[in-house]
Amino acid sequence: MSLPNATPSLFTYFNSIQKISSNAEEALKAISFLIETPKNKHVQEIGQTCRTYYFVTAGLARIYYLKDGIEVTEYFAFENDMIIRAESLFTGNPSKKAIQAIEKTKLIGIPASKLEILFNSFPEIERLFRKIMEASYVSYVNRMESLQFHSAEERYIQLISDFPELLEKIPLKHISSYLGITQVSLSRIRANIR
Amino acid sequence: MSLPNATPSLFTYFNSIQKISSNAEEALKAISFLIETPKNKHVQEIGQTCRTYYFVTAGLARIYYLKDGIEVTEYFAFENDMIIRAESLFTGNPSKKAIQAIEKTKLIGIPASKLEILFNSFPEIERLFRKIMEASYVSYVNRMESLQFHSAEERYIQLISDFPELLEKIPLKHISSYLGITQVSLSRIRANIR
DNA sequence: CCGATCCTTTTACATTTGTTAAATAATCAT
DNA sequence: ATGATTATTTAACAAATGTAAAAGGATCGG
Repeated sequence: MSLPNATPSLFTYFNSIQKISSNAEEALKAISFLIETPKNKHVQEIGQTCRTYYFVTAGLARIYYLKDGIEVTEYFAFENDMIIRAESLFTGNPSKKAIQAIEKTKLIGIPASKLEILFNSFPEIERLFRKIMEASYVSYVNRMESLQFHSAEERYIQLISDFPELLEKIPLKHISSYLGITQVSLSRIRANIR
Repeated sequence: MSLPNATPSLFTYFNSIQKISSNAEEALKAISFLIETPKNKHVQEIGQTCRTYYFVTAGLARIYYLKDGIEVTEYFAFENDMIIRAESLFTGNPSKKAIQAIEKTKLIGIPASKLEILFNSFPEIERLFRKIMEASYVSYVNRMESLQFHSAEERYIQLISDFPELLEKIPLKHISSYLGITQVSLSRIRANIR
């Protein structure tokens, strides 16, 4: 189903990245669909091939996968954040990862196949998505830098300073694996800095 | 200076990502320039704002920065690899990082300002760069996954299995910081698996 | 409210990695 | 070639993180 009338703030956000004509915006909305997911429900399951760009418009979602049977959180997405399983979407391979709503969450989905057709008629939409990719790339470069050269304690302090709301919304076990450490280790760090 | 006549293999590589017309290719070549850098010479210094996309066409380069006075290698670029200081190029902020040739290296530089003008007349070039960004994004997602959830020993073994030539070409101290560990720790790991 | 389940912390110990310093080994400029 | 510089390894000890198990806390459905 395409989008209801109410213009989601996502498109305001899109326009702040790359101004697009109302024609282009309508075309983009026409291929978009809205999903509402209850807490803990999966948006996409492990093993599926990803053919959709998702953006969180309300709530909070994560990407995770299983390492030795343990859930490992790779990414959190807040309002306006893109959430894609890139290693599947951009290669066509099935994804080892899942997308899950952490709380009641609204997402806008954009099918890659339809989007690619729009790219042909609306270069401005392709530009928008190029810029979104650039910004996502930068955020991964920065995250890698943080993993490579900051201690777990520094990473934790940075994370909760960037996203104070995380602590109320996300179980610590997700936060620990996101930081690349065990739950026990995170508990120790929290005890230390208290 | 724009490119000499000999078509660098980089453009063959570009065409394998996104077929572009010969018009577009000529336009892209017209704004590109070739750099030859001797071993250990900097292509870009710390503190400069990055306004150029670089691609390695021969040799080998790295991005590094200083953490507590110690050089930390963030990225290695081999033939056909893009090498950009994204956190500067895509934000306009001065970069804390440097690009340095590890051996005698040839690079093709493409000024961002001129490229953006080309994007307006050649959507296929914009598409090419969108796809390059996608691929770069995927490679950073994968690297982050490796840093987050594999031991230093696993990461080292994986790295030399992916790029066996690294060991002959790159000092171990660069490899250790790339892996997110100290030189001493890498030495121990190497002694262990021998 | 109650028991079951899940989340978080704590403890004790093992392993990995960091730090500092020294010893070799390799490389480079003269 | 020779000495100086740089790179790598080794050693000893400190600090950080992992593992396993247990104990509290919190949450949820009935």
